[in-house]
Amino acid sequence: MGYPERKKQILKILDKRESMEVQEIADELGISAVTIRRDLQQLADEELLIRTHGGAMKAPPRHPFTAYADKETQAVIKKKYIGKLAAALVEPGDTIFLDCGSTVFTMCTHLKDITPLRIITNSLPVAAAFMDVPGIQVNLAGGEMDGQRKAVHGSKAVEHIRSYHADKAFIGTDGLSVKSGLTAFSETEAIISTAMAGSADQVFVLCDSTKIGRDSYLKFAPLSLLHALVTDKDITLKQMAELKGNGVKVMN
Amino acid sequence: MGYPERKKQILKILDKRESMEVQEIADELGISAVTIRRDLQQLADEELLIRTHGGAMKAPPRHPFTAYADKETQAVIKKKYIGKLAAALVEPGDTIFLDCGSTVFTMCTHLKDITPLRIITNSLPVAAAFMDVPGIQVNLAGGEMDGQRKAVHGSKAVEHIRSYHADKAFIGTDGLSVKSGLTAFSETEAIISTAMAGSADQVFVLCDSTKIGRDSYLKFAPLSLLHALVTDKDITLKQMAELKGNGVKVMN
DNA sequence: TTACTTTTGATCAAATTTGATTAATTTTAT
DNA sequence: ATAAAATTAATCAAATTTGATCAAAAGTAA
Repeated sequence: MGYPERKKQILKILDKRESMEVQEIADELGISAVTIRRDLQQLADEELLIRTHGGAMKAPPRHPFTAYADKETQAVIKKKYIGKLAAALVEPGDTIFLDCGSTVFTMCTHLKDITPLRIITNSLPVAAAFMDVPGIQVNLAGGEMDGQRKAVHGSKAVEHIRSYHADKAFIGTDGLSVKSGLTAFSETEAIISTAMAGSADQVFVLCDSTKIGRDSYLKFAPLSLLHALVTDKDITLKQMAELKGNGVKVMN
Repeated sequence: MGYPERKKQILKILDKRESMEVQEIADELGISAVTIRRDLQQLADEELLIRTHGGAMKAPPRHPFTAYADKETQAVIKKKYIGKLAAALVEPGDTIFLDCGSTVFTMCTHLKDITPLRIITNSLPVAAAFMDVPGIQVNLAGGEMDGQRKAVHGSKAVEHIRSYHADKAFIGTDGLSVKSGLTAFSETEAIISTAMAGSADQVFVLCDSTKIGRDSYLKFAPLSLLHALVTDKDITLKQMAELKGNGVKVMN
């Protein structure tokens, strides 16, 4: 195995795990630790990873898209939990819509092993996340760039989404209640979410428990639209009951 | 099989695979390893691929935020010069096409002050560069993501580009000669460039002097298409004269 | 045809890469 | 703070790859 092959392998492993040890890689690839160390040094020189004692760490993402530099707040932990749960709903061979919310974004890490997979999205961070993942094809919607949300919006983007069909759509929301259904803060975003929901067989809404029972200002979809709600453990029994009573399947 | 044919084959294989070994290519093409080695050296000189021990790797990523932290090589300095020159051709109020080449990307820095400006591109780095720049509207083409080039490609992207019209198009090329016109390394990229050129009033080709008189493997446009060639000072007088004789305006 | 140039292939010395061993350094535990 | 453990850099030998030289083959022009 030559250097290009090893480089590919090392970066692939590192993309999944946050960090790794020299001996660990050496064993896995059946290559001497000395060589791995030399490779790591070279890769570190290229700023593709960060060298540590005994191993290496993932490089700080070079893409300007890898936004969402949130801290590990309680909300972020919840989002990550939801992302993992939602990713488990995806099967190899699926075509899925992913919208541009931060909760939906947390799915990405867990999707990298589910291949083949076709992802249609309007989110640049999502597109960037799968840029170099073999077996995952990304289709990016075209249209006006929204720098604030790091996503593509506008009628052209909606038209793009509508021209495709997917097995599953994963969308976020700013509010969810039995009374108002799904509500959003921004119209541009809501239009995209609606388009995705309309072109998918199954619609999953990702939404942390703090948003349940709360309304944002724009109603964009009824609860009947969703196949299931993916949320966290902090949802109350009362909320669960009310949603189930209205035909909403809840996963947490 | 002559050199041009082999060059074409090698680049074609490399466009699909990440890396390849000398013996592997030799076997596949039924040519001696020695010859392949000579070919690879020549292709590496043209920066169409990266030579490694025992084989070759795909050409270095052509954008700032990945792999191979570009050093300030002679080639990079030339590109930056060309970028500055080309940016001077843009006026406030323009709508422009920017393709996904590294040379074109160098224009971005210099465009940030030229407002208002509307940019239509298939390059994610370009889109990212203007994400938060007020006064500059970015329209991103939609379609299949090309992770290698960090750009959007495919028929959907071409269709997207075609649905717009711009005052000026700035495109790169892998080779430019009086005999073959503009030549590219990758077909997917060439199709986009052609679409941009076809929907713009003025077409500017950005290309450093080392690529002048050299051909890559795919002819994609005649010299008559371009309004002007933007290059660096190292172009020879002979080349200048030959191009001018064929109606090409040269800026450097 | 012949003479000449270019390209290709084979052979071998030089250079590079790899893996093992050992000394020096850093980290961890007491 | 000191000792023990682990990691790393350095050195060296073996294996592989490469570049150079030269001969054969293919193409060119007269």
